[in-house]
Amino acid sequence: MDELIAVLTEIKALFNRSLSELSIDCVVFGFHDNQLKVLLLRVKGSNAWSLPGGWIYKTEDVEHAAYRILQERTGLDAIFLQQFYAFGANQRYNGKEVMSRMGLPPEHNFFPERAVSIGYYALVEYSLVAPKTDFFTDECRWWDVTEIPDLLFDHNDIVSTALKTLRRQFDYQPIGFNLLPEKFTLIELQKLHETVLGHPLDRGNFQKKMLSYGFLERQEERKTGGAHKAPYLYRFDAEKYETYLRDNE
Amino acid sequence: MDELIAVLTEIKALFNRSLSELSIDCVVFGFHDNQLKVLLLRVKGSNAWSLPGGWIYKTEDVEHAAYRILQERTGLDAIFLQQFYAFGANQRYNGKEVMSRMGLPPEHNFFPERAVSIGYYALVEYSLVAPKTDFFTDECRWWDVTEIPDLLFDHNDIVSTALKTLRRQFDYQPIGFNLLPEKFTLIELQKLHETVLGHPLDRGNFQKKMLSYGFLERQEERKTGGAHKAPYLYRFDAEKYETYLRDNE
DNA sequence: TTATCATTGTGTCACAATCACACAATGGTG
DNA sequence: CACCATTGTGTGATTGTGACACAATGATAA
Repeated sequence: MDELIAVLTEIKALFNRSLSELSIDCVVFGFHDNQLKVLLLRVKGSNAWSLPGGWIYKTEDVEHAAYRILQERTGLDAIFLQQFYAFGANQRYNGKEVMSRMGLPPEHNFFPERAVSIGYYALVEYSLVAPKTDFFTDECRWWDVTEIPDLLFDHNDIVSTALKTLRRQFDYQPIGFNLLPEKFTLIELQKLHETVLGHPLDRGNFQKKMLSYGFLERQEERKTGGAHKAPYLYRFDAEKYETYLRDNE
Repeated sequence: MDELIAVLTEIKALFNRSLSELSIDCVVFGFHDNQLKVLLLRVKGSNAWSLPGGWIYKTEDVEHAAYRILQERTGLDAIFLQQFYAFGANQRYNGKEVMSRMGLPPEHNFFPERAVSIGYYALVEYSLVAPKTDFFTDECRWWDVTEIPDLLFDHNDIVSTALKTLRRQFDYQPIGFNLLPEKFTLIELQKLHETVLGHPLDRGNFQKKMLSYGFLERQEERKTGGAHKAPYLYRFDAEKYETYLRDNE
């Protein structure tokens, strides 16, 4: 009971220093075992899952809030983070529902009546993430994007909109490197593209195309440990990428 | 003075039934005389220009609010309208500035302290629009997109982000028809594309490409009145467009 | 009425990009 | 040390795009 009061006090303080009609929800993508993953949170004392999210401080840039929220959940500082849509349906959000899911009396709902949520999606390196829970949640872990359960509110919509945006981005901009470790093989990059786009790619053509961009730097070392010919490792060269972008304007 | 009090009363009522931390700004594009136009409003009693915008009613979908706001300014019902970004910098907005521009005492600012604005852009048929002012403005008219003056707040950023989005959309989706009358010639469509994209296009290749999509329906009639060979008129066929979209998934 | 001429509708050809497939080189395995 | 799955790279067919050409058209003006 003391613990509950402490938590409620903390929440009240959080709401006091935040905007009340706006929130942020983040779709955090990772890549592991040739599968696209999304970071989800389980609501305290329930088995309802939701996206990592949070509120915006009253004098804080929205973008800063998104970075902060993501930092709190993943422990990561510099990440690829992009706004993709503001979800503003009138009944998308329901504070009382969260209350009852958390085993709290819905008639004492302390969540805002209504909130518009700004959706951000992030691309992170799976192995670097240390998932952390927040006040409202018991558990934070990766879910395969093909196995996402029913989520709170409109969070399933948010995820599928994020996915659609991600696929379109992949089509006309090379951003997949953010999901891979610093050094990777071309096959790993190809598997990532195939997973995101949802269809197989020709190995030879894919490698030629990627190398033709000119911003992948082949390393001396090769990936060892495999059962066969050792492939080269590559690094994404941000500087050469800038040059590529300039030339393609 | 009576008039001022009446206006202030109306504004107060508007704020009371609206969300206070959120607003909507619309970039309305039109096409006239081979120029891309944007609809702007002049703030009451000043020569400061701004985008058409407004507030969201407390129980209203954000998208509905955007349509409503646009309807109020243009008189149009069905229009191409798309959300493109939420602008959330902390100091992007300044109620006191509007007060002083309107000749009102800034210390009695009744605008919200801070508002995040959701940006929408619209494509409309120029000739159908009947620009109307609102409470806060004296004048509402089209501006050539290349001659836009310094606007209030971050509205210049909003316009340029909308333009960037529009150009990208034009690259990979045929949406220009929304800016033209029901029946148009291929040259008119080409001029529109050239204006939006900012570079000339080959006439022959452009016509072949457009017709290859299969959703332009050639009319019996031709455009008369020109000094030379009369070109065919075309109509955008929404049904065939759906088929085209399905086949290109 | 008829020659004129800018514009339209359509065709050709070169070139670049993409796709499907092939094959030798490689490096761990048994 | 022969084997073999995988890698790195090459080739030819197909498709898409860009530059340019030319006859057909329809208003204009003698």
